[in-house]
Order: sequence, then C-alpha cells, then structure tokens
Amino acid sequence: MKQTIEEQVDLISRGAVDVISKEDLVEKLKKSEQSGVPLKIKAGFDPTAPDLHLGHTVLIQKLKHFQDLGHEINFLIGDFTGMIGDPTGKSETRKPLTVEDVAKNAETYKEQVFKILDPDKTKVVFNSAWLNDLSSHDFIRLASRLTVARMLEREDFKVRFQNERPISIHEFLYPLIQGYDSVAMHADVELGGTDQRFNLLMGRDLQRAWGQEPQVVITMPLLEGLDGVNKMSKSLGNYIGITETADNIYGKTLSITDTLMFRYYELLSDLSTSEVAALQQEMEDGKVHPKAVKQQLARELTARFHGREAAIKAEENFESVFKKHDLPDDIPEKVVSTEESEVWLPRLLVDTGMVKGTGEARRMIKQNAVSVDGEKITDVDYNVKASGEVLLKVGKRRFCKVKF
RNA sequence: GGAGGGGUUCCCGAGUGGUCAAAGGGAACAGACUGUAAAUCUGUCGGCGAAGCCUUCGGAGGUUCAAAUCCUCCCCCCUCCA
Repeated sequence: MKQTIEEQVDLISRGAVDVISKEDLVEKLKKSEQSGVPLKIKAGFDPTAPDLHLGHTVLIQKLKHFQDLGHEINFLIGDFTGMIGDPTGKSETRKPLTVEDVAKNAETYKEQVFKILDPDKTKVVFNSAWLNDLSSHDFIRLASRLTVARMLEREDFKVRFQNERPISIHEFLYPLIQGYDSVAMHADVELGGTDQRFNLLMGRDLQRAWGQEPQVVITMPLLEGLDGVNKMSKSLGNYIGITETADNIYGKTLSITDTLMFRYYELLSDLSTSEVAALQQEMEDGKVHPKAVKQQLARELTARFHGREAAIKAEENFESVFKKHDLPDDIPEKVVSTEESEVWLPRLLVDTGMVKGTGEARRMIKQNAVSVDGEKITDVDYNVKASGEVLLKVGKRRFCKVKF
C-alpha cells in the first residue's frame, strides 16, 4: 500500500517543529519515488552518553517513520566531533572525550538504537571516516564560510560571551564540521533537536557551497526531563533511560508532574493528537483521575521497551509498594560478614551502600526515615543482630535485604 | 605586550585577620500532607561511633598566637587597549 506524497509529508511533519523547507521535501520525495533511489536521512549523535533516554527517542521515532517509508537511515556517530564536544546549549566548555571513551560509547549507542530501528535497514557511520583525512587547506576553506558575528548570534555563545564565560575557538568549528558531514554524506534530510537548528542549517549552506542540493532540515522538540524544567539529559540526571528496568520506567514516569505529563503524551505517545486531547478534556472535566491518566502513559512507555506483560507487572508492583506499602519484589540483597554478634545500624547502612556515610545515616535515623524489618528506628545507637536476614529501608524507596 | 576585574563548599553567591565548616538563595535528601504529582510547612545538607577532632575557600610557599581574608611566586578565566 503505497502512500501518497502528501501522506508521507504529513507523517514526516507530525510533531516536528520545523521542516525547512517543505517544498524541498516534496521535491525530494517525488524524485526519490520516480528514481527508486531512497533518500539519505542523516541524524548525528554525540557519543558522550552511553545511555539513550526518552529524549533521544523523540528523534529516533521520527527516523523510524522515514525508515518505514523506505528511506535510508544514516545513523551518524560523531566520533570525531565528540572529541570537540557540541557547545550547543552548554554554558561551559566540555571536557573532550578520549578515543577509548568514544569507541565504547558508540558501541552502546548501536545496541540501544536498534531497539527501535531495524538494524538491517540502518547504516551506522562515523564521521572520523572523512574528517580524519581533511587537510589544513580544507579546514581553512571550511572556516572561511562563517563569520564570528554570525557565530555570536547563537544564543548559547552570546550568553557565555556576556557572562564572561570562556569560549574556545574549537567550539566555533563544531557547526562547520557538522555541516561538512552533510556534504561528505550527500545527505538529503537531516534531523535534530530544535537546539540543533543552527548546526543543521549550516549543512544547507555548506552543501550549496560545495555545489550540492541542500538537505531538508527537520527539527524535533526537546523533551523536558523529569524535573520539568531542563531538557532531559544524562548529565542532569533527570532522564528515563531506555535500558532501565520496567519498574524504573514505570515509577519515574509516574513521578512527573501533571503538566509535564501531557508534554510527554504529545512527544512520546503513540496515541493520536485527538486521542490525547480527549484524554486531557476528560481529566479537566473530572471524569478521570489525573493519576489514572498518568498510569496509562507509564504503561505505554514501559511496554514499549519491555512489553505489555512487564508493564502490567510493573504497575502491580508499584501499587503494592506505594499504595499498600508492601515490598517490591526485586529488593537488592547484600551479604555482610562480621564476627560480632551485633552491628551498629549506621555502620550497616554504610556497608550496604544505602547511605554515603555514618553522618548521613544518623541524620536519616533522626529524621524517622529508617526502618529495620518494618520497624521505625529512632535510636542512633541502635544495633542490629548479626544473624539470619534483616530488611533495611531508608526513605521511601531505598530497600536492602541483608544476609549475615 | 599593556591596564583592570575575577577564581569560595553540588550550583549561584556573601564573606577583606579571630565570633567561619564559612550568610543568603537554588538543587538535593528526609519528615508531614498527598496521587512516590504539584504547592505548602518542618528539618538536614564536608568527614568521623558526634566528644571533640580532622580536611576545605584555584595551586605552592610565607607572615602571624591566629589566614578564605595579608605577602610572594605560579596556574586559569574575563574585559578594554595593541
């Protein structure tokens, strides 16, 4: 069942912030259909984070759309550029990665991205393949394409400049190199987050300068992290990783705020726009409890990476732990050996890794946050009998089963 | 190369000789309330079995009974001029 060009454009544009330009896209799609040659779709990833999270999946789902339409996905791992570090949105110069880091991270990327994309239809490429051979001449030629003034128009650089934060020259090279990647790859379409717009457009400029037809640029919205403020990122720790356990994905999703919940629906859910709108309406009318709406989202996301059954299991688990105050079924176990007949509780909490130091342990005990075998302990000097099994709990979600 | 400003605990940011483990805010963590939501309130927030002691204010030395604060050298960042 062949889709019309219009239908294809519709699917491609869904959820996208920009398609620059739609006319170019239509042209390319038509040409591809006539010639039978699939479009080369480029999406670059910085190999800094070994773990993909839901934020990345917004973009990867879009790649999937292209893949389903029969186009060629080029998953570009920026092993060369990774050593520079994309300055986009950063307020600090990044630490450059070592060659080893990059190689290791790139492997992890591959494994994870194939949870969504079809490995047989996806090309994985590294930009070091052509960038390593770029001569100094080429570099100067490249650098001459851009002025400092234009560079400083970029919000992130401007802010850093105004705040008297350092900007290194090599960071200016980043957009140029990313743009050059498009030249080297002869990309037809490049996808990226909205924060990448400048870099993506650079590809169009450079392709023109190299006598190529400029790529179509598609930007996808950035997903906010669990805090609802910053974009989801590994370094901020506000993310849901796609390799996390079902329990974690479910639990983390449920911990987001109600406002954020619909943002997640919009960008991550497979539900259509109208279905989401209906859901929101029902909630506002008081027909559905916000928690139920959030649970539905949590189930959907968990099922995406772990399957339907695991999602239902995660929900049951969650309910029993937090609603009925039962225990989760996957409590970490630790074996502790000691010659004493008793162990000082704070010591035990440190040894099991539940707290950082006895100072923190004392604090938790004083704050009523610690229980042993279900009983709240308020005495800092409490000793635990070192025999058999003991269940420790700190706060709401830190559990540990200790075996002596 | 010249002139000036700056580097403080996770982050921002006060502190210019003792009262400083260092104000205030944010983040984080815990408790109450809840829907492990938000908002709010309370508490904690360098380390140590907690008494006192030990380690922190870019780095290394020095002055002093006493240094985040004064001196010397060094490193790094920013601004203006060239």
